[in-house]
Amino acid sequence: MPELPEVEIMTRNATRWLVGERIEAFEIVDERVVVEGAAHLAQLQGDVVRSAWRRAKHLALRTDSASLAVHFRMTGKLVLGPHPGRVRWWLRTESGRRVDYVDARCLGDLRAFPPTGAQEWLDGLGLGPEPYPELQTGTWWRERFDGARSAIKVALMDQARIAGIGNILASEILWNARVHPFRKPATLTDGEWHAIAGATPAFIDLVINEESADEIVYVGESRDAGSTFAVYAREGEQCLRCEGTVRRVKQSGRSTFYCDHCQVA
DNA sequence: TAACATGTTTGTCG
DNA sequence: ACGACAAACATGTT
Repeated sequence: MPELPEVEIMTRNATRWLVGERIEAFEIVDERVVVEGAAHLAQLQGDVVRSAWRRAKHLALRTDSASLAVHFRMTGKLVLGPHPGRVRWWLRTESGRRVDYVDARCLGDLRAFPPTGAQEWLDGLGLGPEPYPELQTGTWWRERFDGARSAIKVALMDQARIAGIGNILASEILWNARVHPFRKPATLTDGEWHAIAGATPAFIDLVINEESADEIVYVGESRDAGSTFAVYAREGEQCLRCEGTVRRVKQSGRSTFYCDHCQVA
């Protein structure tokens, strides 16, 4: 899926496309996506969409009589329809606009609740604080990783510590902060925490600016997708700021990319 | 062909 | 209790 920046873009799009609009039609095309509250979906028709918001990598919508929580997993996306393929559900507003949930692998899911249910469900997930848009201090970051014993790159992806950072962001943040992914959080200096604190919202902003569009393009979907990234999927290439080489290693089963020269071990 | 994929959950083994 | 890994989900790309 999308990580935090892509979900943020889709949330902004959903706000633009749907909030204040009345739902004229709604259809579940592939029932595998509905994992909770199918009965509430029958209430959507005729409702006005009242709000759209993001929490970590989840998108939530509230209407007059229901609320929805969308999770995109690996390949889900919300696009302006009608889309040519892999549409799992869609809705159309009174103004004639259609919004499609597209998901090639169909790993993503849709949950429906009464109007306050989506917020309550999100609150119960045990997600950590948002690293965006507010800039936090290095001390704040250090304290969030108190007691973390796994490598910093793995810990960054722990949604209970900081919400919304995925595999790409974790590698990119550490490259920006010049921190080696194998480092243990307890060994980071105050200067390194300060660098992570600054690099995180700055990089998220960069990705939002680069990728904002009606349809998100994921890495692997197009030739130039991924040009935003300094190390991700650049194994063997020269580092953009030094003579080092980008390496790829596995950490907790996920690929990590880093520069073998300027990211301090 | 086999490996791999911006995510999460579950089970297993240390 | 915690950490690391593999599998599972399902399908497309390299």
